[in-house]
Amino acid sequence: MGKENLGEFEELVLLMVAVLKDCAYGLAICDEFKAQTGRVATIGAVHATLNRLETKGFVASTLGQATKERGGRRKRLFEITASGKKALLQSRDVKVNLWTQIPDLSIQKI
Amino acid sequence: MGKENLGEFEELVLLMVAVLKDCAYGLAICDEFKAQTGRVATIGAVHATLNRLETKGFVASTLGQATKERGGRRKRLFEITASGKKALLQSRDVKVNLWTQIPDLSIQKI
DNA sequence: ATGATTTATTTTATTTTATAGAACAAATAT
DNA sequence: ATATTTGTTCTATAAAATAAAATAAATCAT
Repeated sequence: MGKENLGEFEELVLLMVAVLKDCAYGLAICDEFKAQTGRVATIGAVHATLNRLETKGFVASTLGQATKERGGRRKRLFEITASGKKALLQSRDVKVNLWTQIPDLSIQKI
Repeated sequence: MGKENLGEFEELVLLMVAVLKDCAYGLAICDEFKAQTGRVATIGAVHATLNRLETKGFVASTLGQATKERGGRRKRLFEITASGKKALLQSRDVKVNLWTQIPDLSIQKI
């Protein structure tokens, strides 16, 4: 039994998969990651993480069809599983709960 | 320049430090971690992480006084720094923002 | 049709985080 | 003294994250 909690990068990648819905594949996730977090994720890191998430059962993948655009080879499309959703919700709930215990920290200081 | 983002375990340990306020030291953090997350963190892992957080500037530590209870040797007390608070808020904001983009996932299914 | 370009995944190597457990230290209790 | 309790530090290993290069399959231009 592999552990069922998500690493920091794993959690973000999984959120990107959920946000991108039916357009979630390696490069798109990589771009979305940068757009959403401001951080740069290398494509190798994203794919390694997607593979890990798949063996953990948090995502499932299928091969899409090639598109007629230049270089548009077949994409490996990912979607979040029920188990993946559960892991995301659990991870969020623990933190939301902790945040309610430190209300002073929540106040944005300018 | 070390990177400024928090790992998963680092983030949770930092939240425990914030929750425990002036009572944040190794063993207490370890216990709080279990109470809050349900997961078991070994004391070695907690201290290793606290040291890492300190070199990153997210926590600061001071030696407390020994208490008169049995075995009550001096504790190393940790407190979150301004930079640590900023890192926590940033980490939270990115995720909160992502969650608003997947409202369907937020609906708790029974 | 063949070589260049583009989109895309896979592979390999290294560093950083995380986990586990033992060792060590300093206090009180008996 | 020595046993027990609370506490930190050290060491070794496994897992996750990062970086960069290699490979693959499609289109475009000639």
